Amino acid sequence: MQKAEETYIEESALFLESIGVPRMAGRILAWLLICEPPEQTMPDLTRHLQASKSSISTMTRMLVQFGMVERVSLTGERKDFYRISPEFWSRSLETAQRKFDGFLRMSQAGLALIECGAENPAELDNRGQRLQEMYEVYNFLAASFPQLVDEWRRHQPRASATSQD
Amino acid sequence: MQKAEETYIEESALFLESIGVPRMAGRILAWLLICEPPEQTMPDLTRHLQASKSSISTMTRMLVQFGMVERVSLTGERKDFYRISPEFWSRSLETAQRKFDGFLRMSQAGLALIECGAENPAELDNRGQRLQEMYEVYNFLAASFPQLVDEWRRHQPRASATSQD
DNA sequence: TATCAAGTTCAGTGATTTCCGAACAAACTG
DNA sequence: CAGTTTGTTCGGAAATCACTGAACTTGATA
Repeated sequence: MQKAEETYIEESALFLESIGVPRMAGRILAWLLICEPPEQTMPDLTRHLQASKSSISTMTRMLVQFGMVERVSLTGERKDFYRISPEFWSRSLETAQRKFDGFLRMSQAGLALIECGAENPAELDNRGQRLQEMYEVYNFLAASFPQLVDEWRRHQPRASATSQD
Repeated sequence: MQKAEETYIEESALFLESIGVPRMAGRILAWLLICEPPEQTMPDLTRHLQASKSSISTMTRMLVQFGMVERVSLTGERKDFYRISPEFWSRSLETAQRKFDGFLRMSQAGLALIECGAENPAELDNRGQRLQEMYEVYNFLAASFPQLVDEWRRHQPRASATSQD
């Protein structure tokens, strides 16, 4: 493992950690993006990332569960191989979408709550302002973002013909 | 504190925790969105959220630092007041933007790395495919999202005239 | 059968996080 | 001045997390 690779992997892992991905999972992801060949066995991963079989096993399982990584088996090969899921980054747009929806729901829950407990319209209006701002932002976003994603798909000539197995 | 409020606060706190905000900070944020009046003192917060002064003190400081909450002092009042930062949710669009930029930079770092180490163009092309997909997604997003934000600002008649103090 | 590699799971360790209570400091009030 | 309220900070308890080594399962091969 070269110095530059290590730097790239560690920096990427730190960035990913800052957005909630465990450090080791981040390292695996970063490595799977640059390795050759793209399919790596678990022993490959333990060797390149200098980590124990167990962390690799646990973290690959997590990455597979979250859809970032997929497991492929090649005929005539005993080992399992792991690789970045094709189209993962495109699909991550939908992940962002879900987060926006979460904020939207939170604002709606808050608005529903104060509508129930409000004594009079004036108070409701006053209390609702903060939530209203939040609601408007995420309502706009939840509505416009899919459009952006559509635009991406059209703008992108890449067919989703990804060779499987 | 009513039952429905508690439910709203705990659910919101759990959602926020899932995206990296500490539980207690999430509770404060959720409460500051629905409370009346919008400005709350630290004793108010400890009372409503049934938490110790110290957690409230620590977490409000963090929320202030991250710009989600601001501290206001009212003349003739000894206590400090805390409230949701006006325009916070609009500004959170820029936070999303920064995250997209982070992914873009990560893909660029990866591409730079394999360009250096590539033996021949064919291998480079093969190795680069995964990173290329990532790069294209986030390059598109980093370029288009600001436009979306602009659209939001135009679409939104709300002047940033938020009554201060 | 014995043997070896691949992979999972479990118990445990060390580091970190989240929260609290208590001690403390700072500022006002009588 | 003493007493009260406000807020911060420190030490520590409890929980969680990231990672490891070791025991175990599975399946292929000789």
